[in-house]
Amino acid sequence: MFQSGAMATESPDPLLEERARRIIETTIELAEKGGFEAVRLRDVAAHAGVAMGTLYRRFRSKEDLLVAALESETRALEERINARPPMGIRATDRVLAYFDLQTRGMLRRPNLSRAMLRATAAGEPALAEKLGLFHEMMGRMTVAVLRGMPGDGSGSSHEAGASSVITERESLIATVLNQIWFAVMLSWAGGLEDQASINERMRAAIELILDAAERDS
Amino acid sequence: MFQSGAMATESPDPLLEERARRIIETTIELAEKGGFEAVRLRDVAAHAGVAMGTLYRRFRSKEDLLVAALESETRALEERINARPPMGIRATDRVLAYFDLQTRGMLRRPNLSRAMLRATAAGEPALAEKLGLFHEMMGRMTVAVLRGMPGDGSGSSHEAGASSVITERESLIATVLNQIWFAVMLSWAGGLEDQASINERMRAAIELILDAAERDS
DNA sequence: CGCGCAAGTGGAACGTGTTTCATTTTCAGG
DNA sequence: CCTGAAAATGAAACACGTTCCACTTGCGCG
Repeated sequence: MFQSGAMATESPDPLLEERARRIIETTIELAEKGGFEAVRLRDVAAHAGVAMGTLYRRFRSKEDLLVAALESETRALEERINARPPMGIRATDRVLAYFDLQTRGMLRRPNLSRAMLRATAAGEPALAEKLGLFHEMMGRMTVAVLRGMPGDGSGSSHEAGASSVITERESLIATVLNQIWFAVMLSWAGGLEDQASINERMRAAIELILDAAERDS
Repeated sequence: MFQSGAMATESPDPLLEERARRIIETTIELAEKGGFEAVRLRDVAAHAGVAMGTLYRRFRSKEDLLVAALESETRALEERINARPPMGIRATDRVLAYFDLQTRGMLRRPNLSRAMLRATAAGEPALAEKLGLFHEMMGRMTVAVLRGMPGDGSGSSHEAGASSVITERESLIATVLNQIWFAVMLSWAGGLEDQASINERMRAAIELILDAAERDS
């Protein structure tokens, strides 16, 4: 049931999109090595074996390219998270582990991450759709971790029927936590945080919000 | 006592900085009219009556320019907020009013706001200092609003001595709220939110966090 | 098979951020 | 005043995102 999003990914347009995939792969490669500036569209086109016109037929701008990369990376991450979701009795522990995973994933390739974050802030309305998709995926993951598990039965839910409906409150908490994490990552990208302070901030925020919310039995 | 920050602002370098001020003013003017792309550095230089070399002596990049504008605007806002701080018995009400003010300020000049937001995400380490200053100012304001008042005596503090020390918890809550607001504004800039949904999100987040924190007597 | 057309190609061209440099201006100290 | 250094100037040059265009290729359809 959680795979329905990934299903459509594999075969929407057989080989027309083969080019788009190569373009995005190349983008990621170059961004990994040298960050935003290293993603020179001439290089991307050449390395992906297409002409500039083709590149611009599929992507509106450099930012669009990087947001597409972000979408792609996030999709991959979602699959990994679904396959091996963070465990733990307390929601606090699971969420903490989850964001730690996310953060580690970003810091593992700082240049790429900075480039993608930067692209999300371009403010072009054309990117809205892809950005929305990204936020949606992030939200899904956080909600899943917030509860003990996606559709699997080893959870802690007392009421069986209601557990598949996402509460307003769950959605709110997930959104808020994601917003905080996003803002922290932007601060990291700007040179204001390192891994230690990121984790510290996230721990504090998660405890503030989740422990408080739990008291709301 | 809260003016100590603004004191140093007025006269650090009498007329050497006169140029910098004009450059920033021009930047704001152009960004207001046409957003990020409309801030053409040649135009900025010409309009401000300086040469490109001068502009680049004072600002490292276009983003640096826009972050300087953000800093300047925020400084002005802080003075206005200090002069007429949001009232209300409950912290929730004050904080809500405060962020509504902030949001309204941004939406009043959407092009400028989008341009400044975009600049904050550039991810250049050179901008770290100015960005830190911005976050610091935002944090100060939020903390001040969180408590009933800056240094003025019409507050609600029971213990006179301790009220001037900022609690870890106050600082955490302020930071978290600012992070949420910042992320929401970025979503707005990306075309994912409008004024109504911004206010809705902030209301929900503030109630979640403050009402929960209050229960922590 | 040939037509037509959408997609792709190669590359030139344009605009703008950024750098560079030779020259001029400013100005404090002697 | 004179001088020397720091700052500013004006303009050219460069890099790269983006656009444009004339031409070629792939391919379903009559």
